[in-house]
Amino acid sequence: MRNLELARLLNELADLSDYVGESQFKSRAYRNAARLLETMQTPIESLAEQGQEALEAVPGIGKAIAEKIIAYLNTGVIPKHQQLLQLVPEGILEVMQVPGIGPKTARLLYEHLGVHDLESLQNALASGAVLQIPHFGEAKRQRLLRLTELIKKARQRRPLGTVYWLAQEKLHWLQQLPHVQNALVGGSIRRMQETIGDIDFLVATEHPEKVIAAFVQMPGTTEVFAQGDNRAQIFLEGGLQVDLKTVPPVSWGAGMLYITGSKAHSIRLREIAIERGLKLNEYGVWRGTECVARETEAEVYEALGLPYIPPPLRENSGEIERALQGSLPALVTREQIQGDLQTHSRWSDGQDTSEAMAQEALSQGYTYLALTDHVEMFAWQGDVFHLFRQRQREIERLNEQMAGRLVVLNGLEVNIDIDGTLDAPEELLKEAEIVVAGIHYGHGQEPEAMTRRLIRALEHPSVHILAHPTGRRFGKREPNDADWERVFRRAYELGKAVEVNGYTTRMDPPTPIVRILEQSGAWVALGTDAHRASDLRMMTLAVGLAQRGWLTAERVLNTRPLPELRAWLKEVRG
DNA sequence: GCCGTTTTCGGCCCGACTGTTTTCAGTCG
Repeated sequence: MRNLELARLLNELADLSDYVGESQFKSRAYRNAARLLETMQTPIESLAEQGQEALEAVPGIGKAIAEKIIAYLNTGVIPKHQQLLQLVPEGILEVMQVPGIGPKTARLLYEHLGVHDLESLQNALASGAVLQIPHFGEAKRQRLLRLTELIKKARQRRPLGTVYWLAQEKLHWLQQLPHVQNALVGGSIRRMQETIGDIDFLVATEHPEKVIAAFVQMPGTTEVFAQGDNRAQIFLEGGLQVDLKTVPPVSWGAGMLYITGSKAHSIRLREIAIERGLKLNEYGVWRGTECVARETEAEVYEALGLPYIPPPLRENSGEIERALQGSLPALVTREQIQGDLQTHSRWSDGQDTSEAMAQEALSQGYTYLALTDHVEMFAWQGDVFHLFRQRQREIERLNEQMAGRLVVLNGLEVNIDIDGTLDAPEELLKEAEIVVAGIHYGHGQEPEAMTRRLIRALEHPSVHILAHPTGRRFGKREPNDADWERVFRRAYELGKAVEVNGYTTRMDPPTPIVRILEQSGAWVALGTDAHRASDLRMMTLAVGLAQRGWLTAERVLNTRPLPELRAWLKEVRG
């Protein structure tokens, strides 16, 4: 699957195109195509095999981009991209990453001062050389100096789980401010995107100036990038960007829609508004000067002839068409989850006791919890069977204590070896009530070998769940490649489950592959892979990822009450 | 570069903030 690498290249092509001053609509088309590729479930190479017409049939891909895609798949490069790289030093692209520097400014800097990367930018700013350039004053020099320093620290997107709870804390802080009638975290966090670039807040208030003035004093603020009458942008220590937008309370719904995005979804909605003789902005839906909807998101959608679309679907990746047909899925929710299906305790590499895990599971509102300690951790500590049975007795005692409020399931996580066999004694796996199997070494195999390896593991009679299917770790490891349709189809045939893993640094599989999973019909198990009690809250992330994959409760194993889950666990093993 | 039951040419979402060029371009989300 080469969709993501091609998307990256098209985004870069868009930046280059902006820099050389081609039509902004051209770069928008490139970015649009890149975004299509990022969300597309089908590998672009299989679409290309069906010919250029198949590519051009995708809305947003025309003749020129189809040719670029084919050229890339055949030769590994896009000629136009190569050609622009001849004209533009590569470092210019990172100069354009500095907030406030766009293509025009980058070009001025290069042409006047030869600024070609962050280093030379910093020198030109520090020496004051930039002051010779038209449109440059001292205020701008100081501002860019600070921002260049800031982005050298952090400008990359961060995993959702590393920011999600910080955003909730900051939201709480915002809600306490005077004159704040309502507040919300929007943007990619509300859409539960796997990685986020900034935190976006919306506030409803009658006194925006007072709220803005307080906002820019948020603890941890190192830079106020913009501060106006109803919007502000700040950077926190560590370079995290935080945006605030205020709307009058009456425009709360339109404001929510605006702050949540995605940009592509918003643009599509605004086009629909125009088609219907309306205008959509962050204050409402307008017919001339008359406002026809604004108070709730549902009203705004309704005014555009659409049902409410849940935030995780708002990517303009088919949700609007489905909404028009009235066939949006009823997404699984956190409240429907009855238990966690992958967790670890001190019996393996977890930090907390099984009792602490169980207590936390109770406070999460669960009725069951699968303890799935690693087999090999037992092995390192001594006799596997002995330790397993010791843990089993502990779990039995715990379950007695819990008196039916919560049931801890005696599970195991087992390694899938290079050839797809399981790295554990058969008898041990049979004794475990629930077995999740995952890859922990031997990543990066060829797709065909990886496909066969995963299928073989699924076929093992003791296995219930395929854990963290792609093995990706943010910042460490790219997702493994496999023929996911085949793997998930086999899981479906066997009646087994595939995990959607919410652990902060995993979030596995990535959204496009969750969508393939959704289409396969296979069971889905949501798990946090918790290694301490507090990790159990990551179920919110697992649910978010499932929602982005369009999954409904019917497909998610752990929406089932315990008796049904137990029946399933038995049934799978025949 | 894409797209089309108004169009194969002429459109392409909408608003806010900054700094500096006294009226607006560049940038951002």
